[in-house]
Amino acid sequence: MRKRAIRAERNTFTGKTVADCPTRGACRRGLCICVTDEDLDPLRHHEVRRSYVPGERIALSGQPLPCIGTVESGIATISRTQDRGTRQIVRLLQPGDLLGRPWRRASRFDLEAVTRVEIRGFAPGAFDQFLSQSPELQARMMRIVQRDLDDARAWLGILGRRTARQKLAGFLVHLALRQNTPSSKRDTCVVDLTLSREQLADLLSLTFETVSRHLNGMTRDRILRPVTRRVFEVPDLQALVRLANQDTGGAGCRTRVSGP
Amino acid sequence: MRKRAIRAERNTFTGKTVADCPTRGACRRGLCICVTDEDLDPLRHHEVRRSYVPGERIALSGQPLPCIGTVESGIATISRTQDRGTRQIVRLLQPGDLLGRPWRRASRFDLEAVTRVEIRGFAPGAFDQFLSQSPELQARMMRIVQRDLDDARAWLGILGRRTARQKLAGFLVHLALRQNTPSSKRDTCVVDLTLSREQLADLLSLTFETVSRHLNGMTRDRILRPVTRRVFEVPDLQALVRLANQDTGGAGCRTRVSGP
DNA sequence: CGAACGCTTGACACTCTTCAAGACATGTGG
DNA sequence: CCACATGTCTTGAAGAGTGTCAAGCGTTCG
Repeated sequence: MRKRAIRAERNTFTGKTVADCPTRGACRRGLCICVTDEDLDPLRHHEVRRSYVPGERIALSGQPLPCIGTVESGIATISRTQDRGTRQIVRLLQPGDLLGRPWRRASRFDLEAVTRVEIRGFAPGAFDQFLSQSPELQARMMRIVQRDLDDARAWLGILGRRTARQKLAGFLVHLALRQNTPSSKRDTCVVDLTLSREQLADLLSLTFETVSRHLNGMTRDRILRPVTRRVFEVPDLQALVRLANQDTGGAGCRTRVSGP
Repeated sequence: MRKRAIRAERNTFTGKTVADCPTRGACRRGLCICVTDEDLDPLRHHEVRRSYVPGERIALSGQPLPCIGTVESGIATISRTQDRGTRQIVRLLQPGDLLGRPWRRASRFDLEAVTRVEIRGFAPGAFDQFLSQSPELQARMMRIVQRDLDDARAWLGILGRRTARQKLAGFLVHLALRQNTPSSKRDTCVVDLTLSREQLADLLSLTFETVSRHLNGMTRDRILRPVTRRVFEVPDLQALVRLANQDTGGAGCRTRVSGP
């Protein structure tokens, strides 16, 4: 308590001032909000840093994860490859997201870097051991995992019983809300897909041709404006939200309205 | 330790002998494996039991859950209703499954009884307070929640990029493995859907007409044999597994094989 | 320059949804 | 007992939305 009061401006987890933390803005899920100064001391010598190049495997299903920590920069995917070739991306890891799981040796999914990825955390064994002695830290970890669980279930709703365009719109809204500050929600905002058309397809359970068609279709409909091939401007975010949530425009809806 | 040695045959959580626990066979996820005799004493006076009739709401999104505990009997759904009418079931709660979440006041999904459902557990507040003082119990809870998270992500793979028949087959396999003892896996087994066609549709992101058609189609193909309208016999479980995992039969596959 | 890669676009086939009608089972009231 | 209503399930026909296969464009990199 006293230590924290004295150096309130410093985040000993990163060893820099809080202002330097690269994931500070988005960091509502990672270890940053989980590990405090008091927690740190026994773990100081078990810090792990890694970086990966685009396309590099961070871990394969069945293999142990390099650490339990936070994605500091870059985008990674959590995915599983089915019995014959098709891949399903089940989660996108963005800066600030938690990586790894307490008390879990092996990952049950593949982790792969999309861009250059930098992660920082602690060696799994050391962290687990420390965790078992700190009920408070455990409670905070539990909240993160539960949030991940709710997110995964909510994602089922995004993918289920929706047209390709609705799925895409839903994902674009998700990205827009995460990449833009809350104050700019109402105005024009810019969304960086980062992912290729094929990766988008694996995420949304579509083919890359369908993704391409609808991205261009939404551009023709003035819902998107291309900046580069993977960066789009969204003139009216609310219109995108309506599109994601049911705005069928009259015909071709895959969902059914119950009741009269 | 000594207490447990003396009454090893008794499960003080239920107040009966272990043999009487209705969820004993399937109970690998609920509080049963989480709460031990030593844990119990401070919670003894906060036990909660509830039962629900078919169709009854256990909790609505935003409302608190009645308790944190285990489903003792019956089937319930965790679902979310989208903006206009469509419903997505994100999880089926079966006997032995954990109900509720530590340190969570409100559910983010709707919970609804499909059959008559009996749950038993502890008042959320009392349980949370106790949990914060027991790192060991927390660790076991964490494993359960993480397993749920993995299951939710695996379910994304079942629903994504699969035909209606493959989805149905995948779910039937899931039920078959859970409703039959491991020893009978290879032989004929019986699967009780319990859910109506419409509930199946909400679970698999289909329409109830499509569910009906494929259930009958699989019957014509000798993959299923109807016992009642919601109970089927599976003559060859392995055939069902193959069907779920890619058995396209030659044409009309929705998945794509990568590579040459 | 050619190869590799990501992206776009077209034509066609197929699955699924949608709309509609009817079968079957169950329960209620005359 | 029948008529009737209700809810669940089945089945048919038509159309919409994607998947599939194929060809071509643009960029990057050796």
